Formats: sequence, structure tokens, C-alpha cells
Amino acid sequence: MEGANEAGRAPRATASLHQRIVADVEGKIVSGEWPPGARIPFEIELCDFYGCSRMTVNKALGRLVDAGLIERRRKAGSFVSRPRSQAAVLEIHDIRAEVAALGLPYRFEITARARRSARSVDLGRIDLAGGAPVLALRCLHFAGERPFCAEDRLINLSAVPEAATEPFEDLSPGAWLVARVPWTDAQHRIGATNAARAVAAVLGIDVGTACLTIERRTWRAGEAITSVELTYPGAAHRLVARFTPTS
Amino acid sequence: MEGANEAGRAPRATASLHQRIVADVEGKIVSGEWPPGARIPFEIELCDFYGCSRMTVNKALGRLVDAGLIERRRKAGSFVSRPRSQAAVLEIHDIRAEVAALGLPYRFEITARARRSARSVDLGRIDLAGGAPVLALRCLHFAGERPFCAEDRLINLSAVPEAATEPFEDLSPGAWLVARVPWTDAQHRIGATNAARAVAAVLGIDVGTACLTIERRTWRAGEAITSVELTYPGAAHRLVARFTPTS
DNA sequence: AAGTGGTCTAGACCACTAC
DNA sequence: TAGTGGTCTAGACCACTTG
Repeated sequence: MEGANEAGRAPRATASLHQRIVADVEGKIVSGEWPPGARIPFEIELCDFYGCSRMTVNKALGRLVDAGLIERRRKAGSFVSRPRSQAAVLEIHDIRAEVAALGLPYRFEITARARRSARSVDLGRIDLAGGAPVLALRCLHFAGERPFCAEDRLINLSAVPEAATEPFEDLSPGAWLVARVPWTDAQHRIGATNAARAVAAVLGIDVGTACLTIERRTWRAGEAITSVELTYPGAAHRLVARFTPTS
Repeated sequence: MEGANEAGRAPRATASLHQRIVADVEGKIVSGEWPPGARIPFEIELCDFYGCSRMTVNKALGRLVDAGLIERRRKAGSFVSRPRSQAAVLEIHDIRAEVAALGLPYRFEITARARRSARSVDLGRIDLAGGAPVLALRCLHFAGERPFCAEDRLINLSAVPEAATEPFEDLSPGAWLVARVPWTDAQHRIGATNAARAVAAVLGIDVGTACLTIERRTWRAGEAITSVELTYPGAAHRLVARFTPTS
């Protein structure tokens, strides 16, 4: 075919044509040349410009829709999106990896462990019926000699019965669960609290020190798997998130 | 064509065929039926199964690659990805929207405003050469009668000269920037700090109260746009993030 | 060497919607 | 109603990688 020889295998071969179209249009948008709300060329115009078929242009523009950079309306055309809510991708690293990133040796200790039926105090933390069997764990993570993070976790033993007999010697409860139990949904709540006496004691900080708390609940197919509250000494820790374009 | 009549316009018409293929494969993966590392059917096999052309299957699998659910290797086939790092999507709402979500009336006040050349103290906060013109703003956001969040912002006037004369009457500086300046990269740091006297005074809280701090820096094409530090009274605020599968 | 995915085409029909 | 995007096809060639 003519188009294939003319543009599809163009000398700048390394990138495919639809990738080049994506990059070109993206460049026009982020540079401000095509500002939010502007109409970008119709598919047919881009076909002429790049000397390719409509499918190729359509594929490229489809990716830009997925990326949230443009919106398309039949008969009207394609328009540069107006940014709506920004979304940051917060990577949830394993605590071992967080400590390793600091260049410090990592270890953890299980400081409390109890198998029990879910009590009323648990029900606010994990999405269970009263009386369901749970495993309650407390765990302290160290970076070098210093406590790095205190963990308070509930595991739903109906969903993960193997946890009852797992010693958690090599892998921390979090790492063990991630490796073993696929999750389909989860929720985070991130906040700041003044360290209560008990937390201050285990973390080796003064009472009242600001701490970053991360509460994470995980479900698989609607069934609660685990709920964990992580407490980091505030001065010693920052969550770092990388932005992604509107999505 | 035979395929088009048989499956393309099937009775379950509402979703397109490639969307249905995406949903089907995604279901097999998240349900665990196709565990991480498993090979999924070849394109040709899926073509037979759905009675469609290779392009349609290819489009669907391409989306799953983008979503990080599968990886594809020529000659070998397509495989369910092994989860790497978990990532939570943290939605960065406009503060007005956050307050509105609480059902409270929103307003903000600009409490300080200065145009100056970047000083050494600024350079740690924003990615600029010394002497570059910046706009320094302090802003207080209210939920009802109570202070909700204190904002301390620097704007690079080389990148956004219009900010110099913008009164920020209708839109807060953050909302104004989001609407006006497309960003290409940004970074967040989330931490906890004990309220210093100045912050405690403006937020109406006791000195030492744990506060959630969010530091956000934004760039466009490598040029710093703005840097903002938001301080929320810790007890009054939680960041909520929703999990997404591996990405 | 064979088989897979990666890409592209030229055309088609349809649905939606702006005019 | 006309024009746009949404979707799909049947075939083709290529590049890569595994066996």
C-alpha cells in the first residue's frame, strides 16, 4: 500500500506512527499551543497530515482520551480537556523497601499476637460481622536501631485461614499478605495525630509528637481481608507521591 | 461480514466487543482464575472464541497492557502481570470541593501577598534560580466559620506572569492555577508536624497539635510553576485514597 | 525456522449530535 | 440531515523471540 511505504515505515523508524501522533498532539497540548477547550484537527485532517489511515489516528486519539488529555464528541470534534481533579499516584511500598531506600538495615518484631472473635471495637476497623475469627497483630518495624513504624493489624481469618498458623518470621504480615492474597479493592486514610503514651513508648518518641497515620483496608471481591494502621514518627517520614496527568 | 453479524452486534449491544473482551479477561485475572504469571490465550484463540478479527482482540489486550494487568512477548504469548508495587490513586481535590463535601460553606482569604525576587529561603521550596521573580501568597481556607487549611504558596512569575496582577478574588490561587496553567509533572510530600505558634494562631488550634502537611511542587516542561504547603489541623482532616490494581 | 505480537490499511456501517 | 467519531474487518507485512 502507498501509505504504508510513505509514512508507516518512515525513516524515523524507532517509534510507531500512532506513538508519534500521540507524542505530537501531547506536545501541542502541554506546550499550551493547543490550550484547554481548543478543538484539535479532525481525524481526517490528521490522516492527511500523517499520510495514514483513520484507524491509526483513531488509535492515537483513543490513547489520549484514556490519558485524559482530550475529549471527543461526535459531529463536534475532539477538544483539549480542561483539567478537572488532579490525581497523584501514591506508591505503597513495602516497609522493608522504604527502609532499604534509606540505606538502613531493616528488621521487624511481632510484639503482640492474638486470635479472637471480632469484638465491637474491631468492627469499626474492619468490615466484618461480630464474632468472626480475626488475627490481631502488633508489629514494630526498625530502620537500623530506631523504630521506624508501628503496625496494628487485623486479619480476617475467614478470608485468610492460613494466617492463623503463619509465624511471620521471614516476611512481615503486610508483605506476607501482599504476596499471598490478591486484593481487588482497598482504601486509605491518611492523617496526623499526636502520639499517645503507648505509641510514644514503642516508637521511642515524646508523648504528643506529631505522627503520620495510614489506615489501610483491603477487600477481595467484597470480603474484608485486612485492616492495618501504620504510625510513623512525623518528623522522620514523608510520603512521596508522583503526579500523573488528569485521569 | 460474518463476524460482524455474529458477535460484533450481539444482543448484549450496550458495550462494544473490545470492551467486553477487556472486562472478561480482567475478570479472569482479578478473580484469580488466571493467576499472575499464567499465559492467557493467544490472540488467534481469542479471535475464534469471540468470533472477531485480530484487530479487535489486539485493541482489547493493548488496553490491558496499558492498565498493567498483562505483559506480552512476541512468540511467547501474553501473561498475567505479577503485582509489583501497589499504587493508590490519591485524588487531589480542590479545597473548595473538599469543604463542599463536608456540607459546609466555603470561603478563603488572602492573608499575605508579596512580589519579590526569589531569596535563598525560597530556593529550597521551589526549583528556581536566585533572583527570579516570585509571588509569595498566604491564604486561609474556611469551612463554615472554622479555619480548614492554611496555604503558603510561591508562584514562579517567569512561568506565570499573569499571576502578578491577578487579584484571586473569585478563585483561590490553587484553583486559578489549575484552571490556567497546564502542568506536566509534580511531586507531593505528605507528613505530620506539630503546629508551631504562628500556624496554631491562624488555624485556631493549640500549639503542638498534630497537623497534616502536604507539600506540592508543580512543573511544566521542566520549568517550576508553583510550590505550595498546605497545613490541615490533624484531627479534622483525612486524606482518602482509593486503591487501584497494579499499574 | 516458526509462531507470536506490533502495526497498518482501505473500506464499511453505525450512532450520535450539532446545525 | 450531514458530518463526526466509534467500531469492526480481512488481510498484510514486519520484528522479535523462542525453540
